[in-house]
Amino acid sequence: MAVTIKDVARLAGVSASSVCRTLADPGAVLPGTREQVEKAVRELGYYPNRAARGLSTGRTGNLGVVLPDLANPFFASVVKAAQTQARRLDYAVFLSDIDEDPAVETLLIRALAKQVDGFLLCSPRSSDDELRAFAGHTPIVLLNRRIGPFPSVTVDAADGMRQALTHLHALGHRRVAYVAGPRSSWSNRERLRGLRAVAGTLGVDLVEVGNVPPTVEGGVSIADVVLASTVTAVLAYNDLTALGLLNRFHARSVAVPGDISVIGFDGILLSALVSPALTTIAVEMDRIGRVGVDLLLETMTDPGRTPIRRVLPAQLIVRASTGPARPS
Amino acid sequence: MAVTIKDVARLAGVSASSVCRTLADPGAVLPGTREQVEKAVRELGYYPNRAARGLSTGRTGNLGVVLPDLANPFFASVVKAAQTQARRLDYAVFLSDIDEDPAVETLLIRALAKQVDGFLLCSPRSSDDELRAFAGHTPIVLLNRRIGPFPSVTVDAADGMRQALTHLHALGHRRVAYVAGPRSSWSNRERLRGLRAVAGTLGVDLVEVGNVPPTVEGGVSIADVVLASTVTAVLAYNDLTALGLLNRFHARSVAVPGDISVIGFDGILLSALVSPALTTIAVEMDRIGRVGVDLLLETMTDPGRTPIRRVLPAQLIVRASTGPARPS
DNA sequence: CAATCTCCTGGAAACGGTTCCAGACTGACC
DNA sequence: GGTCAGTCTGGAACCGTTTCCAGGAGATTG
Repeated sequence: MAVTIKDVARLAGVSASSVCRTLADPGAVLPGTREQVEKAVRELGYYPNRAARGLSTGRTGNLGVVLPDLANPFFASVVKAAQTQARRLDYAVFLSDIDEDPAVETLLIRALAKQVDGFLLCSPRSSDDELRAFAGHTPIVLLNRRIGPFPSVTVDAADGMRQALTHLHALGHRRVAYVAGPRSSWSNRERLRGLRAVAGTLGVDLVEVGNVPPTVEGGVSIADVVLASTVTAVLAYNDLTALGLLNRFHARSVAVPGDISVIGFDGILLSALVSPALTTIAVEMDRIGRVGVDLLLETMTDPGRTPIRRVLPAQLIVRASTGPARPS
Repeated sequence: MAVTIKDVARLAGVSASSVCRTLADPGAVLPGTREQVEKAVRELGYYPNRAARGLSTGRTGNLGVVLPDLANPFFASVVKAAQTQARRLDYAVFLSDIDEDPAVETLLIRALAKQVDGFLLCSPRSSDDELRAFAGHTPIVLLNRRIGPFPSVTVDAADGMRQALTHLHALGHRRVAYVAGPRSSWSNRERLRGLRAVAGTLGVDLVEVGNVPPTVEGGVSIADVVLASTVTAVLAYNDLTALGLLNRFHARSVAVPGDISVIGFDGILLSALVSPALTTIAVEMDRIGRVGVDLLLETMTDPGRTPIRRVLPAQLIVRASTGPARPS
């Protein structure tokens, strides 16, 4: 059926070992042999079976990427960048969307473990112990989560929140809501932690509402609660949630930023396109994916090294959804 | 290192064959044996190596999904649905984003071919001949492209365009622009074809501009050309392009739909969130992915059968970006 | 010219499974 | 009790590739 190394060997009149050697290191073989082999490879359109190679070498050439929701542009951008970087380094990518379900996450990681050389776990929802168990078998790099012994790529959410709340404070806001994302999300806890700290420093009243799913629907569903909380500004867990808020506010004829200011998180493309354009705390999504792959490959080649924990900057982008506080 | 079938066999005190049998068909083995094996499996946390299994059985349990751009929410939704359906049927998914580059597409398909049981090609940019060559080795299903001998899932773009142009015609529009997407895109040609046909019937002047990349930037870049063409309405290749148009129109203080009406294609989530909310020709993105996987599995189990070509409906969703034609 | 060394090659084993085949054991039937 | 069918088991071969090892050929040296 498919053309194998033996077919090439037969056509070239050499052994399978020689074909293999030619492909791995053309210099290790006589020029005549190499020529024969290369000719046969071309003629048959031979391409090595990487799964079989993986069996021999213990190196599959595959990476696993696990994420909560591909419909979230944040993750789509991250995985796109990761995939591109992986391809550049000659790795293929197994993708798993777990639909925000931690149980699926565990199962999938186990099922895929033998087929990949390492995992990129985006915002993993599993417990620390489960992660430790995975890491025992396969190298992992965490994106958007930072715990003990794992290499990770995260965002300086506290600093982002500082920029955002400072911005709101300067506009006169003194009572601000935070719409919390999934309880099991490390980023959510981290954002909230940063926010609490700076709220204390600035003397801003922080009202926490939620938790909601990190989607537009989540934002829509909590918008009325936000309005009822008599705040003059609201920070959302992420841009999708913020867009949901904007949408519901618009439907209820609540002016943004006239009646209430809104700030998102992530800096997805859409945030610039809605009107009013969303003020947001932007992160470099591409870079998260790219750096994640780089870190994973380093971890794979040298599993003993001290895990690197990269923290990328967050940057407030002020657009049209924030303005002076409505006098109360 | 990793736990293999032999470890299980040793612990259970049986042969590897028996372990294999127990796992494949528990009824084929004595209850005592089964118990021992199952106990050992649990104890060791054994999970079969699917790549190794693939070598023996010729069935890898993997599907390849190839798409032009994951940052486009249309493809993200399609692949999310495909991945979910694949997982339900116990397949894992190899993902490849080719960044709109046909050369990458060819290379990737070849490289992955031995590792997957079939390919789902989303809006493939390769030539018909290349596709035929791929299909000789591995089953493929085309999404968003319909040619000769391949199973495919497409959208009734002509009918969508009919609905859209009828809508515009009823609003008094007589001169309408179409912003063309990538030249190599079958959907683009198909949409244009449908549009031309119905424009002829309705007596609407069709102005074709582009081609542009199917992105927001593409829309932004062509917006001024659209304005200069003195049309009262514009249909974009897809929603992203339409959003780009809206964005640029807004920046130039061109009123939508007061000065010009805008219609998109795909029905991505964002189209409902911008303001004015985008009138669009919506397709069932989830269903494309799901049906694509189903078709692929059917093709894999019965390669000889007549290829099924599913055409899904398109549905005009009228929102706020279309209105009566400005009298000229 | 023989001995050594280098370079290249083919054969064989291994990776982790699956599956075919032959043999051992059980129970039933005559 | 012997035969036979049927059930269950372990051994071996195989999937496609890599890698180790031994050996052969040619070149180099004494």
